[in-house]
Amino acid sequence: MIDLKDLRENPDRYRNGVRDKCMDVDVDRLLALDEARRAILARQETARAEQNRLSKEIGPRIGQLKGKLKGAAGEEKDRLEIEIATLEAKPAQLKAEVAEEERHMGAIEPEWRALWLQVPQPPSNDVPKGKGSADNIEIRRWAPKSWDFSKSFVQNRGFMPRNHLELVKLHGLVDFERGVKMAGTRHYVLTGLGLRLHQAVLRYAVDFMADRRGFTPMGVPVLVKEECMVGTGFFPAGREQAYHIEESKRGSGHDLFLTGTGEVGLMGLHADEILAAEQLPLKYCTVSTCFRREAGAAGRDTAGLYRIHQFDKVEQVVVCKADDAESRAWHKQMIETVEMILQSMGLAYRLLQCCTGDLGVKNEDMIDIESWMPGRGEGGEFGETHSASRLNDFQCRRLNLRYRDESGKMRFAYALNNTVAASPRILIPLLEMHQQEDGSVLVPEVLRPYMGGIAKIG
RNA sequence: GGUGGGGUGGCAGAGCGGUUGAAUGUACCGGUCUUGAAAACCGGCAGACCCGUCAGGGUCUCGAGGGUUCGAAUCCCUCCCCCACCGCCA
Repeated sequence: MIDLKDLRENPDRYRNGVRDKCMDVDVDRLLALDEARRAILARQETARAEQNRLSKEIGPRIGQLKGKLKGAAGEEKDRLEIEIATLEAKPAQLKAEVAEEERHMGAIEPEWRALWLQVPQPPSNDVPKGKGSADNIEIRRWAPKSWDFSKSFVQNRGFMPRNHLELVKLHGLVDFERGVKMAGTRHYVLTGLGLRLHQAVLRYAVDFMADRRGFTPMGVPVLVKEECMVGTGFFPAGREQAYHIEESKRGSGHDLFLTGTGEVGLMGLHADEILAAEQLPLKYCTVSTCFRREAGAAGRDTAGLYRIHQFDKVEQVVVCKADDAESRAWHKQMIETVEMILQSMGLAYRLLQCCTGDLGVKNEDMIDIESWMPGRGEGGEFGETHSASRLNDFQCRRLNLRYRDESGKMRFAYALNNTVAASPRILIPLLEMHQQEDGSVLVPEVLRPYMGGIAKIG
C-alpha cells in the first residue's frame, strides 16, 4: 500500500511506477476520488464539530427543561414543549447533513479503497526498465569447478543426461500417477528416498538459517484470514492464485485461505504492532507447505516437479528500519545466503536482475536466482528456484507494522524476503546435476547427515 | 459442540447516558536531588485522518458493525475474539 500523501505530492512517481511495471491501474482516478473524499470529509467534519459544540451548549438546557416538563401543566407545559422542540430542531438538521455526507462517502469509498490497494510500489530507480521476464538482466553466474557453462552436459560429464522425470522413476522417488489419482493434476507423492531427500534439503536450509545466519525459525499458520493475505500484499491481485476455504458458508467464522508462501505467516506475525527500534531487524525463517492454484498457467510445465500445487519451502524475511541503505544491505546478505547454500550443494546458478515489468505489486526490486537444470528444455535450461525482493514500506504499511525510531517518531518498517530452498523444485537440479552415468545420483555431502548418511541414490 | 465469564490506553484497572480520549497505578521519557544509582518529588506520555505556510484548529477510535438519543465507553441488536469448565479428539 502506498502513501497517499506522497501520491498527492508526487503523482508522476506512481503514474510512472504503474507504467514501468506494465500494470493497468488508474492513478488519476484514485487522485480524483481522493480529492472528492477529502472534500466530503471536510464538510462532514464541520457539521459534526457544530453538532458537538451545540450538544454541549444546549444539551444540559434540554435536560433541565425536560425535568421541569414533568411537573408542569397547562400553558406552562405547552411553553416548555415548544422551547424543547426549538432547541432540538437545530441538531436534527445537522444530523441530516452528516447523514447526507455519509451517503456520499459510501458512494465513493469502496472504489477509492480498492484502487488504493492496487497502486503498486514504484520500482527503485536503478531497476532496469522492461516488459517482462524476457527483459531481465543476468548479473552473474556460478558453477562448481566440475561444470563449464559453455559446454553441454555431454561435454562436461561424458554421457547423456536423464531428466528428473526419468531419474525419479528409476529410483522410485516420486509417484505422479497416484498423486493425480488422489488430488488431480499437478499433484504427486514423494516416496521413500524421494521424501527423505526433500526433507534433507529443508532441514539443511532451516539449520543453515538458524545456526549460520542467526535467523529465528518459526512455525506459522498456512491457513490464514483474508486480512493477512491483503496485508501481505498478495490480495487482491493474487486472489486467483490462492485456495479458498469457505468456512463462512458453514454458518459462522470467517473464510480462510491457504498461503502460497511462508512469507505470509512470517510477515503477518507483527501486523498492527508497534515495535521498538531495538527490536529491529527481525530475522525470521520458516518451513511451510505452500499451496498455489497456478491459475493461468494451464499447459505450462505440466510434467514433473517444476510447477505443482503443493510444495514445501524454507523462506526468509527481514523487517528492518525504514532505511534504503540498510534494506539494500539485507537484500545482498539474503542473496549471499542462498548462494552459499546452492554452492554447498554443488548446484550451478545465475542471478537475474528482474526488470520493472517482471516485478509484482509489492516490490521495488527483485533478484531471481535460477538454477541450471540439465534436463529442462533442449539441452538444459535455467529454472527459477529463488526470488529475493525488497519491498520498501509497501508491505508494512498494509500490515500496519510500525516502529518508533530513535526520535520517537512512528515509522513503517521496511521488509524483504527471499526463498531459502523450495522443494521439490530444487530436487530437479539436485538430481540432474548429480546424476552419474549409470543413473545413480550422488547426494551432496551437506545433505548426507539428513539422509541417514546415504551418499548415493541407486 | 455445551455452559459460564470477559473484551477500555504499553501493561494493570476504574468508569456504566452529558463537563471522559478516558480516573488511578505501573512502565516509559525529561528534569530536580545524588559522587553514581535507587528512592522521593516535578513535568511529559495514544493513534489515524482532515484543514492550515506557521501557530493552531477539527473529526474519528473504549473488540467489529448497526441502532436508540439533542448527546453513547456507558442502553439495545448482530457478529467476532479471548478465558474457564464440561464433552469429543490428532
